[in-house]
Amino acid sequence: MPATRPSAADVSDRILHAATRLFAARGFEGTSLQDVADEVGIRKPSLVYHVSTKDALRLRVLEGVLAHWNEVLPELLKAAATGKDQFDAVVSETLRFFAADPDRARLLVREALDRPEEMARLIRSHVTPWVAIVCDYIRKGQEKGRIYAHVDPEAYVAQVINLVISGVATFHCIGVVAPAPSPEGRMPQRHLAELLRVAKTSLFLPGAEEE
Amino acid sequence: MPATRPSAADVSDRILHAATRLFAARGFEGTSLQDVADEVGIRKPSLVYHVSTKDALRLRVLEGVLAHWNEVLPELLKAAATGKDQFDAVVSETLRFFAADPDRARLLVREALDRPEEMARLIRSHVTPWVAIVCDYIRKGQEKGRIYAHVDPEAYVAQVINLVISGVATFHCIGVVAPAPSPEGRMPQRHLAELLRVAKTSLFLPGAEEE
DNA sequence: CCTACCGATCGGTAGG
DNA sequence: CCTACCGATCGGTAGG
Repeated sequence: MPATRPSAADVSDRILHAATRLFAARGFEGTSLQDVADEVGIRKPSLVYHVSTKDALRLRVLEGVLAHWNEVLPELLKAAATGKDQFDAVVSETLRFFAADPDRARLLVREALDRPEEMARLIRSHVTPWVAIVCDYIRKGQEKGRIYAHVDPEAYVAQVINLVISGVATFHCIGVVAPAPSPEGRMPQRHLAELLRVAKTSLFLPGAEEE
Repeated sequence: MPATRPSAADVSDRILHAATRLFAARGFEGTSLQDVADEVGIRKPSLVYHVSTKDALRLRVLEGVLAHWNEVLPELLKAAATGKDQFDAVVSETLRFFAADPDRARLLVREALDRPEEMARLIRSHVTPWVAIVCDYIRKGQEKGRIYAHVDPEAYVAQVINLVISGVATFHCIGVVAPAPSPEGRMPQRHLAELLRVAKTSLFLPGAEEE
């Protein structure tokens, strides 16, 4: 029975959305529980009743982003055909995932700066597994001569992850050196295209590139 | 006449260093004037006497990093010979500048997240000028067929700036997918090398690359 | 989910 | 450069 007034789950969802938005925009330390309560439209003690602690709210927000990412990743890893399509799918879908809501990227970058050790642990558990898959693919490509032999697979993937997430998180600022229309606060096509080009060109040999 | 006890300029310097370190590590909102005063070894009102306002301190710290960067850049742009050496010098010196003190990179990334419009203005005034120089070089390389024709010069430079600064700022976290010894909290050689490789391989045609 | 309230800390001032 | 102090806001609790 759908409620026309905010149900219990609805309030929790609204809290999570408001907190994600505010933490991404102003940072965890720069956002007060009062700010979150105001955006949700409840009093501060009512918010505390739902989230227990400010730090618990932070963990819920962070887990929400990582869980969503891990939900979409294995799917596209399987869906794509073996080979070049698979690589393209992983990179461009990851790019699409973060570009669709830059707050996701900003949240991760902020956490990496504010709590490096905790973020390192989360990366180890949430990201390392599928990095191994991509690296397997890269090594096969190297054996077949389609991928540069001097690529360091793990280090390359680390650079691309950084390129994607940080690029989406800060494109407002970095983008000013190459002006482009950015529809609705999303990363402009011009920069998305060049980012993908850099990632691909530095991996595939020119001969195999346009195949 | 050099003073053995903290002179006036010495205190200001120590305040600037302490604030740079703390703002980079914990963020502006996450650092109190009390934190800075403690690190310098003076009382909070004494700190306020020197810096007037917390926001004024932030601006001084930010300007300090950007001024230092702008001090070193034009020098190496002139020093390097025309052509490939010049490109290499600009990228690897910029990389060296930030890798030498990752706090510089972290400060800039934090500002980009916390105050995007202000940071965009600073980039326009401090970075755009020499971006134009690098783009001129890229376009000449494209005419001579040494650089890929489908490179978007300004967008490419934006990606490399992002790659360098964000890479240095968050290598603790991103680096866990490719373990490497990091001497004294600085970015490991393995990642520096791959970062440079990605930047160069995605720019120069393979034939001209090893020349 | 609310009102009322807590001690601690915030950036900053007065006055010397 | 200090002591003493300010109003505002912080995260969180009591009690309903």
